Amino acid sequence: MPTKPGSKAPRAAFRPPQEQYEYLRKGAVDIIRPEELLAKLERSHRTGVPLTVKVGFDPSAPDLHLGHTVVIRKMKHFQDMGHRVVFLIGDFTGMIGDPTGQSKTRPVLTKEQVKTNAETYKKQVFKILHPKKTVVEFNSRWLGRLGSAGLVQLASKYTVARLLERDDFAKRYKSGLPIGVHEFLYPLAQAYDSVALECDVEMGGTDQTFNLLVGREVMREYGLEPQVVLTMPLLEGLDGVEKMSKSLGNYIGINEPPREIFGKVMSISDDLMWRYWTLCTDLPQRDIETMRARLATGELHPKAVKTDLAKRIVADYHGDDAAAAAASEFEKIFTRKETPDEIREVRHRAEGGSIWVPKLLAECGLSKSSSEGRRLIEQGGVTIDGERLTDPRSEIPAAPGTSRLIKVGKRHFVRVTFD
RNA sequence: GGGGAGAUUCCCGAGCGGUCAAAGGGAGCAGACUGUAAAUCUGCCGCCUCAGUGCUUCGGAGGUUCGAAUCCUCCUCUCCCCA
Repeated sequence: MPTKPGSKAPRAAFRPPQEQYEYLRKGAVDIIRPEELLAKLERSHRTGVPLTVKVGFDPSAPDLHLGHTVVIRKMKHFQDMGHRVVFLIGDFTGMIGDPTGQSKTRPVLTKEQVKTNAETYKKQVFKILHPKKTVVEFNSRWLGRLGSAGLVQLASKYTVARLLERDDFAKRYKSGLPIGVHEFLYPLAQAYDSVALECDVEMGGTDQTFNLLVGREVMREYGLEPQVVLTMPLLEGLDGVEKMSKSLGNYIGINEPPREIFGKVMSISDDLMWRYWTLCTDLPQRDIETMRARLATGELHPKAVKTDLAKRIVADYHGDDAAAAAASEFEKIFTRKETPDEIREVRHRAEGGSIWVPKLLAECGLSKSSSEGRRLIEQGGVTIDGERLTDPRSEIPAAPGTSRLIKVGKRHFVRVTFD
């Protein structure tokens, strides 16, 4: 049995188990099983020993978006209730690559890369989690020294039939697609993490359900009390349909500038807003429901509710001041249709007396090509110094030292200075 | 190992010798209306110093033809069926 990182030091001031349970189940899709979680909370409350809660993360370069924060926020909720949260970096399992969702084989990361990525993770994750209350672990610590014998022993704890229950394995098996033996090992290795850490709870997205459940079985086999599994939904992206992901471009990155985050939140639909309230804020569900009721009666305006949401989300990652600034900036630009305080500055060579506008747009990054710039002008989307252009053949004077304020669409501003 | 289907512009998907920069839908962008919501309507949606008997696109390389996304050959990749 591997040694446990840290220790289960008793901690005081737990809130009543039932109250904790209510707080923790907010937003969860499934808890397996609720009565076990309650029992664990009760025991922890009685003995003063916090629960160990684990979530595993892929070690590849992390650039977190709001979708990732759903589970991380739930980790925070456990911390709020005084429990011990393990942020587990799967540097060993990363070599296998999670077969969930047919991901390609991954390049093996070097120790240095893993270390660097871990630091990047921490920087982002600690915007939500309490750094001092978070245990950061690497599963190579115990999986690396498991050895062939240990691996065989681990493999003996589970059956092929049970692994084939998993949806994607089942599908692939049925349709004759290859399933690597190492892929079978993935859920087992992840389960072993739970054994090593003696987890009380493991969390993940709903796509992780199978892996999390294997953890329960394997823990039992190792004579441990099975972990409780808590799954969180996959957050819908800006379009409100697809899950949030970088490749679909429908994401809000937590490292994006405040005004970007604010604007993106404001652009989501009223329906989707409630999902974000539930999954991206700490506000108790009861309060969210109250707000919803007040909105239905017309007591609250949806825009105000959304503004509040946007402020909270920005504040989480950039602080209250930045949130307030982003809000007033937003009002200024979109409600009062004024010019933002900070505008991207572009310097441009004053070539001859004048310059063809579509070309200027392309060179300032306001359009992909002069053809696109031409179209934008034809459609009335381009304003220079407050004047709307209509002729795609327009040229503007470009004398050295002069500058122009160009606006494209509703939100793209650039100040060009000729020199 | 044998047989079959296919690779089209961001995605899906039509086209099957000229009328094709390529139907239709989705996404996206711009405009109107608004609360940068939803719904709706309109336009755009390869490139080009200026727009046209212009240039580059239809998996890759060759070929046939006055002319190819469309026909032929080879190659690469994907999928299906049989063994």
